[in-house]
Parts: sequence; C-alpha cells; structure tokens
Amino acid sequence: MSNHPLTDRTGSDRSASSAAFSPLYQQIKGLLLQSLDHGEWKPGEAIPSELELAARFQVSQGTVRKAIDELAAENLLLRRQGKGTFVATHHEAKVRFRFLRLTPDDGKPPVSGSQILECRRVKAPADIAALLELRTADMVVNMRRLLSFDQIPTILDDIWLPGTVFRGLTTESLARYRGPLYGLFESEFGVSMVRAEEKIRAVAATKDQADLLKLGAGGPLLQVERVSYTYGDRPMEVRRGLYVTERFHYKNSLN
Amino acid sequence: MSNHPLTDRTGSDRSASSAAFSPLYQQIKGLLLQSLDHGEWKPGEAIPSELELAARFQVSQGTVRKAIDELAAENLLLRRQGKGTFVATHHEAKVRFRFLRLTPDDGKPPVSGSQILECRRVKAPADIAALLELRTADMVVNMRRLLSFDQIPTILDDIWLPGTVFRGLTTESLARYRGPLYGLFESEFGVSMVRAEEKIRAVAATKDQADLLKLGAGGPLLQVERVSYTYGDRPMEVRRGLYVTERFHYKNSLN
DNA sequence: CAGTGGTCTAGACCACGTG
DNA sequence: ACGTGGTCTAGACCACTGC
Repeated sequence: MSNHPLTDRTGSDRSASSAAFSPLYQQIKGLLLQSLDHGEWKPGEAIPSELELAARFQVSQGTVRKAIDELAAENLLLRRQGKGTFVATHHEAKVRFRFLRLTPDDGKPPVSGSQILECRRVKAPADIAALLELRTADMVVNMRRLLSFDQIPTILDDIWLPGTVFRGLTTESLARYRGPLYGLFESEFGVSMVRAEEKIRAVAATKDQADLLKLGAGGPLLQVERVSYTYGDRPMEVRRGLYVTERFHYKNSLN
Repeated sequence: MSNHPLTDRTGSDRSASSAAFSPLYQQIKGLLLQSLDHGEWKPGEAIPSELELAARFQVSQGTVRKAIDELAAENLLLRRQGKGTFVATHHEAKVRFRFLRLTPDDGKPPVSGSQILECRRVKAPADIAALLELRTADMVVNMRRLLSFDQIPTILDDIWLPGTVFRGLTTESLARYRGPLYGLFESEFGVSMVRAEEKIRAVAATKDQADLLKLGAGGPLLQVERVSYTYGDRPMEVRRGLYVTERFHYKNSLN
C-alpha cells in the first residue's frame, strides 16, 4: 500500500528514511487538537465517535483510537465506555483538584471561601510579560484574592492574565461567580487550561502577607509560582500563590 | 472463540457480566510485574522480546504490547526501538532527576557533594513504623546526610529504611559509594524504587538545622516528606528532607 | 541482513449505557 | 436493540540497531 494521502510522512513516496517522520496517529492527534483549540467541540461536550472520526480522516478506527488515547492520557479528553469521548472541563467536582495540590492533613474536605482583594488592568511588568510571551506595553489583568478553608485564611493568590483575552473581567463578575476560576475562564472567555508548570519555594511572610493570612510576620510560607498553558502551549496565566501549610500540605506523586 | 485459558475472566464461561472482570493484558501485566519483583530480569537488563513473551503467555503480540505499554508509561520499563525493552534503573544520568525535583534557578547543573552525618540501627519510632508498615519493635536504619550543590549546603535528609532488608548498610559503605542512593539500593540490596509520594510544607529552621545549612535560625525551609515504594506498593523508605530554596526551587508539572 | 520495537489495518467479540 | 468505547487477534509493513 502506498503512503497515506494525509501527508507524505517521509518526504519522498517510498520511505527515503529522511528527516521528519510523523506517524499517522500523531497527525490525527494534531488535527483533533486543532479542532479542540478552534472550539469545534466545547468543554464537557462529546466528540464524534471513533468510527465517525475514522471515516472523516480516512484512517482505521485503531489509528484514531491511538490518537485519542494520547489525548486522554494528557487529560485533554475523557473516555467513558458506552457513552463516548468528552472534552475535559474544569466544571467538575472530581477535576477540581487537578491543579490545586494543597490537601488537608486530616483528609477531610474543607469548606472553601474566596475573597477578591483587587482586580485591575495594568501594563505588564517585565517579568510577567516575559512569562506570558507579551510585550511590556501590553495590558494585563492583575487580580489578588484570599482563599479560606474552614474559615481559616490559607492561600493568597496574585494572578496575571493577558488583557486582550480577558476583557470584561472585573471584581464584580468575579465576586458573583461560584466555582473554580478555570471553569469561569472556560465558559466566559473560551480559555481551556490544559497544563501548568510550578516552581515551589519556602519564603518568610512579609508584614502585609502575614496580616492577610493572620500569621506572625516572618512565618514560613509555601510560595508557588505557576504558569498555565492552553492548547498549543500558549501561556495564559501567571499565578503566584502563598500557602499556609500548618493544617495543609502540598501533595505530589513521583513516578 | 472461548475464554482464554489464563484465567476465566468473567466467572462463568460465557460472559455472565459478573463481578470482577480483568482484561487479558492486565493479567499479563501482573505476570510481568511478578517477574520483575522476583528479579527474573534485573535493572538495566533487557526483558524478552514481545514475540517471545507472546509465545510464553500464549497470547498475541498486541496483547503483550499493551501490557508493556502500561509498564513503560509507569517508568518501570524502558522501550528502545530496534534494541529491546529494558528494566528501568536508577543508574543513569537521565533518570537521576526523576525523584529529585529540586532544580537550580539558573538552570546550570550544579556540582553535587554528599556528607553522611549519621547512620545507625534503631527501633522504629511509631510514625516511621506506620509509614513503613512495620511494628514498632522492628529495627530500622536511620541515616542523616547533608547534600551540597556547588559547595553550598542545600539539602538535609533524614532517611529511614526497614532494617531486615537493608542489613549491612553502614556509614563506611555509604561514604565509599558514589552515585544516587537509589542506585545503591538496587545493586546492593535488590530494592527498586518505583514510585513515591511527597508531602511538602514550608517550615522555620531550628537552631541545629540552621547551623548545618549555614542559615539564620528561623529561616524558611522547604520540608519534603517522602515515602518510596517498590513493586507491589510496598513502602521501603521514609525520607524527610529540608531544602534551602534560595538558589533552587522545587519543580512540578501539572497535567 | 536479521531482530527489535513502532505503525496501520480489518474484523470479531465484549462490556457499558441508554433507550 | 443499538451505539459507544474496550479487548483481542492476525498479518503486513516501517524504522531503528547492530552484526
């Protein structure tokens, strides 16, 4: 059988063993990613069945399956036997802790509350601009909030978002919203967070931080700097969090 | 075609849709895990080819492949096209940072040094015994060490190991050894660390800790409590590390 | 050139969820 | 009863490694 019409994967017709070789299922995966990015299927919705996709891309079901397998392994898609394959969403109880790794020491799920301290539009500081791949002249949304668990102030977040994407994000709209922030980003701004990188340090609380977190000044805090990415590894959020780790800890698994 | 002879996967011959259903490839995976655990193939060695394993287990190559795929995804096996499939080992430069997530801020790989402070055999304290699934009467090896990067003291480790498994581990044998500790565990004690769970906190340094780490007392430290597991999720190490995060940070990826 | 893992296909049957 | 994803098989061919 000759090469698949999708693309000539090797560069010449009959396997010249040349530069870039991309398996068919990777190309399918790329096409699926594009459809997800373009919003052809929204978070929470089902994508077409494997057989439909196989017909659409003119490949076998097995090849589509392998592409979907990888996207499911990366948590972009969710397979449900008998029902279909669904676009991952942050509007789900079980997914709530995919990005928040702070866990109560005693395991009891806490009652959480959020207080918006500030939300304004400013010119991007140099470090934030670099992380978000913007120019320093570009506008960003800067928001600060205090999260409490069981009424105890626990997380102080300082969040930066690209201004052109997150127009209309205000203290009021934030205060009205109940649920995870990434759910709001999905529904209101069409931004799906797909992956994040965190850098973690121990720092001493400043006076201001200590006051907000009801702590002694100089007390130890876990500093978590996060950059979150949408489809295509485009950075969409910088978040600097300060965690009080007296009744909670940051949980991580190593494989 | 009737059920596979390995086990009757459904409980009755013709799919009674009953309690426990385990796919064939999961059973194969279990058998491979057993062989790994029993040391049939040692770390760094190649396991038999997919076709050989298929013949041995009387299944198709595709089924063996799927079992191996999962073990490779869990980093227990390592596939190398054209060469074979190998048992993962901690004796490898590229695997050195699978468990150590502390990374230099500037990205330059540091020169590392290790100093053994103490190594003794004691009765297991209650908390350690619980984590290692031992009785408090059982003996454990307790070792403390100081790791330096670029001559700067950076990590203070307090390590606990089950005494029956790690006989003959002494300050001298540790001092002689160059390389990652988990490599030593593999070669000398036949213990492969396969997975670990970490709980991370920010704490203030005590006087003793500050002295060893050349820090001001009360300074912030990253406290990392790790439990490491071998095959079969058997806990084999408890490690309490204190990290200085001035020039280094703990790196984590969220998916 | 032979052997290994990697890709792709086609088809059969199973388990799950929903009418 | 039907459609979905999940398992299993058999066979062909490709890419990589080493003799």
